[in-house]
Amino acid sequence: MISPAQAPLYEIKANLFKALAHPARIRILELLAAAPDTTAPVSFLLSETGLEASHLSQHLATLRRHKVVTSVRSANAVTYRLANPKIAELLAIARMFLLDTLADSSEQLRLAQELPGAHLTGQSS
Amino acid sequence: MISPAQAPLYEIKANLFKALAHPARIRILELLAAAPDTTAPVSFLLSETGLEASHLSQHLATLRRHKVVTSVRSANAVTYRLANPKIAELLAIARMFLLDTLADSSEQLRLAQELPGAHLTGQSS
DNA sequence: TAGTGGTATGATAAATTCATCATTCCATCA
DNA sequence: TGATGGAATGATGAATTTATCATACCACTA
Repeated sequence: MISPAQAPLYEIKANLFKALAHPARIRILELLAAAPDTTAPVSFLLSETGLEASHLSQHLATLRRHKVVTSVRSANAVTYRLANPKIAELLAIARMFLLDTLADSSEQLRLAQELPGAHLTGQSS
Repeated sequence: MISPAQAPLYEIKANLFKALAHPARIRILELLAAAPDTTAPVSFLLSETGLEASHLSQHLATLRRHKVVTSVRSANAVTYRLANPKIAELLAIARMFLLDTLADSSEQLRLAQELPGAHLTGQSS
């Protein structure tokens, strides 16, 4: 589902996130973000992800539809590239957010195990 | 669908984007991002979005599950807040990306209308 | 024209969303 | 204290979207 250009921005934005909302597509984008010039051939993505060719191609097609990546064919091989460096930024910030969140919840877990039941007593230390 | 903490990061990241991948949830998050202290009561979100109460609540529940927002009840009202300022950053970068992309495609459109067929001739000016 | 590298299509299975209704929580007032 | 009402949440099934899989197809090279 691709938004018409005159749709409200919050709807277009939701569709962008939808395009990113799949583990295989995240891996693909991270591989591109880490590659020199954010560029890599399909054959590389294929071997790194271990996906079946047709599955990989389907995910690449949805990324293309949403203009998150661009592709160029040279001779017999197709190479993909991030359409815009802001995609890499998006991934980096998402990672930071998740690390914050995961750190918080393992902290919660640690506290709960260290002082079992303490949170019920009203004692602060 | 919420990821277990030991899932690979790319899967957790995909689920985060999935949590954002709905127009109503984007609107909610943008309202919070724009509100003082990134905080607003449900009643405010209700009137601003025009959603039906139970629908709004469903979306708030998925945002909570993914720890994108937190909620506090005081007396008879519940207030929500962004769990982390990085969520606002994510939205801001997505907006920049989309503005870039939309600018490019309307530029494409303009060129195509200005010089109809010129791209077929091989002439560069 | 055979072969390799990628892509499109179409059917089925799975996950999300939407709509409706029931329930909980808490303040207030009889 | 318990009945009422507003605010928000939860639960359910139907409808829509998205993912998955297998297979057919296209583009280019040798």
